[in-house]
Amino acid sequence: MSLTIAEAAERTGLTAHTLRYYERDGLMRTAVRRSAAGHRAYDEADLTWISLISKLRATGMPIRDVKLYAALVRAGTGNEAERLALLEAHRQRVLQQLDEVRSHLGAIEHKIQIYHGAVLDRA
Amino acid sequence: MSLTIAEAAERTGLTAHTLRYYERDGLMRTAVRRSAAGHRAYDEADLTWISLISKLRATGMPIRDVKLYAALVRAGTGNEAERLALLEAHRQRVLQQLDEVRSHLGAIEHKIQIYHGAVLDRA
DNA sequence: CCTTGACCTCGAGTGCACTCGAAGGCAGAG
DNA sequence: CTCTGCCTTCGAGTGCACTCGAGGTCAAGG
Repeated sequence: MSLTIAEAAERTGLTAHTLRYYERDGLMRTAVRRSAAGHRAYDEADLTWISLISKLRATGMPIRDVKLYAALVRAGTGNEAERLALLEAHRQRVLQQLDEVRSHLGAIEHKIQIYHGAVLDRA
Repeated sequence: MSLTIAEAAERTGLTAHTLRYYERDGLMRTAVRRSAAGHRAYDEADLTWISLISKLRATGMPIRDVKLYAALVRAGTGNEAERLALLEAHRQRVLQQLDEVRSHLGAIEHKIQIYHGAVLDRA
């Protein structure tokens, strides 16, 4: 089974515009298959891939790096160590960022507590 | 004691350019005091404020909202409930985003485990 | 007196990641 | 045969958050 770009957009939560953009910018593993009319026809493998790169994006990986990762996958078997290194470097950055955000959030929550007290006093 | 913009930049981890930009864009509580020569002179209260808005920024609050928060603080006592609402809304967004990132990271770590296996097989 | 260096303002430029619009193709419904 | 609607490409436009550079001021040091 295959999906139109509108259906793929619906399923992935991206817009059709963004799906085309990702493809032309080299974020897809391979170019998406086309129907007789030249329309994109997404299959499950495409959706799985889009889901992965969306997770990479949502965790802050720049387009540039997603592109790099896609190029490695496109290049085929043999560069697993490089893919691993790329993902692990990303993982480290995400963990660090998570810690940072948690810690900043703590400070903000402290501020919230203070305002909470102030607002209660007023009531 | 007061600091030059270079010292303030050093202390806050922002650049002098960014400090000026924040000020002209209305992110400061108040305009920074000036020396006789017209140079900015940052005091501890300024640094504390910058530290707060940096935390807001680092947790993903848009400049627009920081500006709004600064305006409330500038307006003086009486709008604590609004400030609280703004910060709590931000807190909710950050918590949600934290969950999302954690969950996506889980999926990425799963992928890493797979590559880890593949790379080990190869060795 | 002159130079150096840190600061000033203003406005333009940059990088990123989309986001949109114009102009056109093609299949199916009436 | 025409209309509707979804798709196509290409290139330009947008929003955000800086980031930079030009041209100028001023105080201190030599």
